[in-house]
Amino acid sequence: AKRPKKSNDPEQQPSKEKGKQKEIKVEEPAKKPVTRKTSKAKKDNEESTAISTVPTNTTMPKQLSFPAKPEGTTKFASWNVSGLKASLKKGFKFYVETEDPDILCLQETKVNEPMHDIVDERKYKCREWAFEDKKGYGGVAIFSKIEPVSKTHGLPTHPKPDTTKGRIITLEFPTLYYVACYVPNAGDKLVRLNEKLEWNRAMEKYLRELDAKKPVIWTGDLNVAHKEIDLAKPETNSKTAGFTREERQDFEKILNGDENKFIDTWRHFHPDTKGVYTYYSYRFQARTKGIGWRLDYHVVSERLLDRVVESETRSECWGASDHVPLVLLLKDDL
Amino acid sequence: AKRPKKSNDPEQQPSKEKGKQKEIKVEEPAKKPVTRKTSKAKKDNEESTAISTVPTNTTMPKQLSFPAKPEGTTKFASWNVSGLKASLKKGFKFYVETEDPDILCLQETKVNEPMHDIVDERKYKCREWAFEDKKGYGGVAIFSKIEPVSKTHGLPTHPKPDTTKGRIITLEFPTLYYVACYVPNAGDKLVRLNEKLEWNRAMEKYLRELDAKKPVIWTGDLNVAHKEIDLAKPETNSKTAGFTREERQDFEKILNGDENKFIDTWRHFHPDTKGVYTYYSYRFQARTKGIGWRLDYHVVSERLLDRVVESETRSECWGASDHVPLVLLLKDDL
DNA sequence: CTTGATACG
DNA sequence: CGTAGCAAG
Repeated sequence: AKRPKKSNDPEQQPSKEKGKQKEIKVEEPAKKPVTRKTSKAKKDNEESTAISTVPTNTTMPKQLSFPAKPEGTTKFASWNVSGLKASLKKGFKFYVETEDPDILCLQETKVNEPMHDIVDERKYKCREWAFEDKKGYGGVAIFSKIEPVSKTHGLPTHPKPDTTKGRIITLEFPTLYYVACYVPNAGDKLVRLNEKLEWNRAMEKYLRELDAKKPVIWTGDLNVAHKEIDLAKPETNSKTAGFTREERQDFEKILNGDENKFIDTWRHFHPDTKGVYTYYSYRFQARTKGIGWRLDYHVVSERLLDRVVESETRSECWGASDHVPLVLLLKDDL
Repeated sequence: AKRPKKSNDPEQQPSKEKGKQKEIKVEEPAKKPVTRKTSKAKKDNEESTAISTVPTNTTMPKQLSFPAKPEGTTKFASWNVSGLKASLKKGFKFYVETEDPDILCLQETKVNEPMHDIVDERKYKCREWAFEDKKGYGGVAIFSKIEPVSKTHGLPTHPKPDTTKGRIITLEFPTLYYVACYVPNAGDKLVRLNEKLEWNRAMEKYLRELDAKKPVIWTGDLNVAHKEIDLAKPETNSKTAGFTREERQDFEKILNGDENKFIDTWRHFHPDTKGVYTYYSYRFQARTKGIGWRLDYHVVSERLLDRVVESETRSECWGASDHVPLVLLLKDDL
């Protein structure tokens, strides 16, 4: 079932391989001009698709270019923004408007009430926010152009479901469940490893319950690097939150346990790619040194794999968060 | 005994009146070039008097010019820096090196241990730090080119002297006491007014005890605007910390009570000047609107007034703190 | 509005 | 290193 397409190793420069892909350079007027001031026509009825510019206080690139979305596909994006308010000041909107996903989920918004003007509310009619009790922590959000059948907050299989309400939102669509998730961090010196393993048990139970009904997309910051290939320094991190034996085993059990399998889609399409990560610590100049972790995923029920067209990491888009966005392309209606 | 010299009303532009004063433009090589990179002679034996440059993240002027210090005088400077670490990033050193006081006292350093490279330690052999128990609050420091006879921390006359140790340092010199002080704030909604009045009683007692032995210079952020003329909006602040009837009365009692008098030197030299303040809140764009308070003083025992040559407010020097520095010139040896 | 300490990552 | 919320001014 594997059909690796293209690798996006960091050594590959845009100029080299990108010719193979159908691209829309954002500065070309393929649809509309990109970084245009809303000065021209104040109130014409054409939709304003003015794209935000990139602030100066960020290392995020001033230009982003992504492959065009093929006809008949749905584009999902997932991004741990590490504080939505800060991210907004560092190019959040520029990414979102350039990517233009059908469904976007965010983790670590660190807000405790809904914010406005995050996305174009005419496009994303469905906007769902989840908050932690403790202010400034966790928080997930989903923005969807497609109205779901139902929405659920929290992890109902957890012994203390209320403690999970700011970390997980599920959207039900006719053909699948979409589970956007910010899995707890095991903490410095693994002080919260037990709570995390408790979460993992509940998580697996929940995913299997959903999977028994419809196939599942499980996405977000799953806060674990699966294998040695999924982080730059496996040797020195076996006792670090996110790469302990326990966390990796739990993840492995969900993916490849005795029951229905789940597929780490990015790894499926890039089975041997090293050096592509979704998270670079702000500390130690980790990004400059290329010392990262792959903690963010689009995991899907195995039977959904047929519909997965592409699973990518937006490595270029670093600077508005310590994580980069992920994108999944799925064919046929949801 | 009053001998008003010059007013520094804000309307007066430097170009107008400054001609009267003997000036050293910092950019003129009256002594040494000012904003010079230490690139020329790496290790010549002449003292490096390279003056720090002004960072860009501040509204502090890139050029400062002060009257030259007359022969046979001692220059005292006092500055509430509102966080020494932040001030250092916004031009603190540029001011200090341009001013070049003999004795400098700081309030609200907000540090809890001595810092280095604050002043030229070859010049200022005497460096005294005082800290609060609570980190990030209060803190005073004195840097002196002249070695004192003795140094005292805290307000010994206070019922709880230990609570005062991070707010007051006294240097004894042969001819006077120098008391550098950060008087407590009465707090939002005057929640700590009683503690402040308790401080005031102890303060008066302490000053009179010292004054019985030698004349006193009492300086720093005394956290009270004496009269209506000493703040921009007296009408709306009669219940605001720093301008309550109680605080003003206590200050008045120290200055003009039945016992020995103390003189507010700046007001002495500028008896009718309005609109010159030592503090502008960061809130409400107070500086732009000129809405300030005169909270910082050089107060002296009346019998010391003969020796006071000048008492000034460095209004230009705003941006490295929400307070501006004060300067006092005193003639004859300390 | 701005600082600094804090918890968390 | 960076975010957010906090207490204080």
